[in-house]
Amino acid sequence: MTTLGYAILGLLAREGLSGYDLTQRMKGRVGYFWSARHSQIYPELARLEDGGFVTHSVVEQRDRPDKKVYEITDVGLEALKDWVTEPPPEKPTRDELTLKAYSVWLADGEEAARVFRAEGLKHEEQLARYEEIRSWMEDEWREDLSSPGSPHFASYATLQRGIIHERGYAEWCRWLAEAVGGEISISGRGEA
Amino acid sequence: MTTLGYAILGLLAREGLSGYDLTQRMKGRVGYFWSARHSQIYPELARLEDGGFVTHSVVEQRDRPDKKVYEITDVGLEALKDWVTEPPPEKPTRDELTLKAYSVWLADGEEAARVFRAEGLKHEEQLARYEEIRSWMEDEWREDLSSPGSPHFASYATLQRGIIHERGYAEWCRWLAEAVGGEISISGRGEA
DNA sequence: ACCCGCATGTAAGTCGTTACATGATTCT
DNA sequence: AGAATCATGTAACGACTTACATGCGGGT
Repeated sequence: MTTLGYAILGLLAREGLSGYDLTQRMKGRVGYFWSARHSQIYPELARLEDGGFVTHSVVEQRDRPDKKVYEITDVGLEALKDWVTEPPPEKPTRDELTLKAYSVWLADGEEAARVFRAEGLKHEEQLARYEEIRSWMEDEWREDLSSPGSPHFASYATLQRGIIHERGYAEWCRWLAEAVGGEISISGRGEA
Repeated sequence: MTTLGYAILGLLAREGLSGYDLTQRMKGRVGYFWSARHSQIYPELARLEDGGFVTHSVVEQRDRPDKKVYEITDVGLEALKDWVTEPPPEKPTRDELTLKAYSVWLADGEEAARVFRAEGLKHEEQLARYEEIRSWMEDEWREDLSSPGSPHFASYATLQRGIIHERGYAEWCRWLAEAVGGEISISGRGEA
């Protein structure tokens, strides 16, 4: 079974979904840390069904094309549950921006500062979005967030990972931009 | 040109290296955030030479097999320099442990806590290793670390990224292990 | 003799991306 | 009539991993 398979099972364990629905969930990101395109999802669903981890039923719709709604089976649920507590294989981290930083000594300081400042901004923006969702969760799901057995708790946990990730990344970008470039100029540069 | 190509150029911009040397550097990790096996490196070196980004010369050794030492060309250096300040394409983050967290509500709390505690420990250990290297760098390279034009500064910057990454990851693991499991039991469990 | 480290390659397979392909239904 | 969204697939290609393959020289 592939990791993508477990990602799909993780979504189906919460609710029945079509391939299209799954694709939408995977765009945003499953719990913010996995993604896949429809071209990968449809064949994987077929394999999961072949293995008995999911089943599907065709749902007819008036206003839209019919769809196949997939549901997780007991076998699938069991496999997913077992996978959760297996230690993950350690895969090497690959981060292109950090790799760029490794050769930043060759670049013009101002130019490099612009790049890292811009990347830092992106991560700050993502952080802000995540924090907004977190506030919403804390309001809406208050009780669930102290029950590790609830799916809402699990969603909150992955979001929490996203927040920590973005915060750290933004911090590093700001630090590096400052170190290589120095002054932060507002576009237009008001100096007379 | 592939990202791996730039990873190799980034190393060769600092010193001439053989395919074998490059492989060793990539195992540890280039500046801690890229990696590759020899089976990927040798063909990539051939492509880089084809494109005029590197050249090689055979160095004969008495005590060991001969080797090809690769050097970066002016063309290669220019390409690398330009790449550094190009904004990186954003690639989706894929983290299996976070994906597991998304389905952690299905698992036994104690079992899950063990997994996340164990992973947290790994990241704390890596953090400790990185921090030791940082201390060493701060002692050994003191002056360079304030000159963004020095390779040592760039190495320090990537290490800094590694430190922030591990710190955040460890923090999250500890938080989640605590939330799903509660008590930290020493193996053997001294309770009477 | 055998294993280990140095040294360099190729081949097969997996995972993921981009592109190709089709068709229903609704909105403008 | 044409574009947008919903819906489901396949094919070609690229990046990376694992395995296959070979050979030198030094230490036990």
